[in-house]
Amino acid sequence: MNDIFCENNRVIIKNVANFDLAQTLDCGQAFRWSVDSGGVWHGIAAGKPISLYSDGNDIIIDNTSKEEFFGFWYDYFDLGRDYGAIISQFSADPTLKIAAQTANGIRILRQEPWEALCSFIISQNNNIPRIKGIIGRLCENFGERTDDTYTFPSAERLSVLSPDDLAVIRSGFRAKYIIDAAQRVAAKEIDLDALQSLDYEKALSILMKIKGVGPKVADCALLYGCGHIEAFPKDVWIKRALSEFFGGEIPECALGAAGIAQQYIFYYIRETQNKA
DNA sequence: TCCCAGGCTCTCT
DNA sequence: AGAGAGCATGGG
Repeated sequence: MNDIFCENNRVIIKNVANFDLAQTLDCGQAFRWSVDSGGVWHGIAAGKPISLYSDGNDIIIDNTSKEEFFGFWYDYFDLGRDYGAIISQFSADPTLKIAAQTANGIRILRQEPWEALCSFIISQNNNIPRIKGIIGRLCENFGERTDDTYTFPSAERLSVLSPDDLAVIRSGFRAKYIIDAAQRVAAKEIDLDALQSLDYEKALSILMKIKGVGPKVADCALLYGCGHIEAFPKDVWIKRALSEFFGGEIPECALGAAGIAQQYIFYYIRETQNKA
């Protein structure tokens, strides 16, 4: 599948399939990536800042080592998964087939569970540009400076704050939810790392004990942060798409990898309808 | 200006 | 169990 070459502080992934940087990094699953005027994407995950760009069929990642790439980024970009096979599987449904072909460069990012949970708590009743703004301020104010960016603040760091302390990020009513989540995680009442090996329903019910975490936010945390590819977050866009194109039900052929179908549909519906 | 946003909690039937 | 208001804030 991929040939991967490592040189000093740079990794080249040759002939990579189904990996479009813009589709993957700017489709609303992660909020800390941005592209510069030269088409280079910059971001940070798990405290590791990188830059990356595409060159023909290759993806070049700067500022990482062989060890870090295989220890983290390979899974972060879900490079072990055959998206081509999944897209063929989805082709049994005519509308999902079109969505999948339109969004065929999206990969589900395997983010850190705490960042995914916290980010999607912030996402509720909110729009993507503003979510990015709030998360940016959260990191600048409470993360740690590294290179010329900031890490995502840990649950431990946020657990000692009050809603007033979070006023600088202007997250509105969500501040108390962020703190409740941080406190439960920091106190080890909830073990986010353990959720990946629990069954989906059990993991969902654990996350929903957090104030401000309902089924949609919990699904996002499980899908983007815990590897639960069967999670199917239903936001307003997806609910509209389901009723308009799929008779209100998740297509049969998507079951088992419903989360990937969800992201394809989300991308497709927002591309075709006027995205807010 | 006004509507709405990758929802959830709380209250009232 | 289901419906509906309210929520903080600001992007478009």
